[in-house]
Amino acid sequence: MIPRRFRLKRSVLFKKACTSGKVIGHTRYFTLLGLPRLYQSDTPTRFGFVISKKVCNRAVGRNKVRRRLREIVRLEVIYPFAERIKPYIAIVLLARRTITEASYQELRQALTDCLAKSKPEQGTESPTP
RNA sequence: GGAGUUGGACAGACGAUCGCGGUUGGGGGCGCUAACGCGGCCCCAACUGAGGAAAGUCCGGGCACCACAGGGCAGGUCGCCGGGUAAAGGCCCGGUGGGAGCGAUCCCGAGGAGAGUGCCACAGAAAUGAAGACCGCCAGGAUGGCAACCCUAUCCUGGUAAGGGUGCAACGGUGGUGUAAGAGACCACCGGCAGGAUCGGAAGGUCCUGGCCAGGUAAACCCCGACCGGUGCAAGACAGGAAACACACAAAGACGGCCCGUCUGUUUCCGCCACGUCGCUAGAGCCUUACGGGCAACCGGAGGCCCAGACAGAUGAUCGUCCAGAACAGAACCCGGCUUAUGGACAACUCCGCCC
RNA sequence: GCCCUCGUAGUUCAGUAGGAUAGAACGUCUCACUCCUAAGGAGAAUGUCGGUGGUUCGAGUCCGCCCGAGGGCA
Repeated sequence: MIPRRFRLKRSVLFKKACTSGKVIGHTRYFTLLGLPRLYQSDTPTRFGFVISKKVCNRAVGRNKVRRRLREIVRLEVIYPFAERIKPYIAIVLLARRTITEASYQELRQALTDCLAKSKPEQGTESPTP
């Protein structure tokens, strides 16, 4: 589990990230959606996870996928990719159906590769007010 | 050793590193306040943190609101007897009756067809009304073989439900007496029905007597008996203020299909409102028992315990050891059941084979 | 979490009150017509009625239990 201050808890922000967030990464297991910051601030980037019933019809399977993703985010993303994720106020991981076939190691590799390869967009470093 | 039946329990354990929900305690700094204090944030420690099915949402309740849910109709549900439980008409226990199995044991939706209505296709003479004669059997008559009798063929009239055929099903079954041929017409046994006696708390069992009158379907309508108001925690509460009109009736509303009855003044504007707090977990609670009652389900007594309460929603990742790289699977207001999914062990019992 | 609805040919639907072989339209295939194709014409095939037990002589229909799809609820 990731600490409380990194969680995407506000429902409005969650919906906004899902509907108007930009795709900042895409693999065969999941899609990354990022909502850019409107103001420069030091508040931490918050993470949300979407695992629909289409991924797995059983609650146990969905829980396992979500817990793995959160563990990877906690250990491999928040501090190692701090500069990479800073421009976004919220990031949502959208799980795809194939994620149930992936092991923990494969998921970790996919997520770190995805963040390392993609480059930050121009202009997001100095957002418009 | 093999095949099988039933029952209860368990749901990997321990250790290490990183990490999370809740409660309690301590600390840090921030905001509001004149102050007392209040609010949320971060850090540390201790304790605690999913299931036997948490599932399907199939029954029964608690709880909340609608009137502390009242009467009738409609509608729905259940159906051998007795007991258990908060309740159950669907659950559990014991019994009765029926069925399956060599057996341990298992299954049953088991009120009424003797209140009424409907249906029983095709086939068949006839499908419910003591109805019905297709083939057959028997008697009588007519005609022919043949002049006549016997015999026989065809036709007509009548008797006959024993035999054939049809069908899931044809109005008790088997054997005998009887008869022109036959028939519960009569007799014996069996089955069913009615009455009586007796046993049992009851369903029902056993015995005696009578007479032969009774097709199936009620998971078809229905009858009898019993029960059920509706909506569901997205229930609901915190949660209101002002103005105008009216004060009887009426209208409208009170979340059910209809009627009755009961209750409530109405309208507009502002505020609140999908994101706060409560409801939200100590309860028909769990564990133990060489205690008492009961065949049992269960009840009572005694002792001990507090055992998740989230709100984008907490249990994961990696490694080591053990007999192991187990299955189904995740609380969302809470309980009691049922059903379905599923792992490896254990115990008791039954049948068969072999050995002592 | 709670409450509902629906599963029938390849597709969209009928089939109320049980009766034998389950229908219609579109689509598919075949044959003629044409130099060839389309349209029009003639004909044919197509179903474990979502699955599984039960009631009944007999189930798409009636009754359980599962599976799948869809919808609604401050």
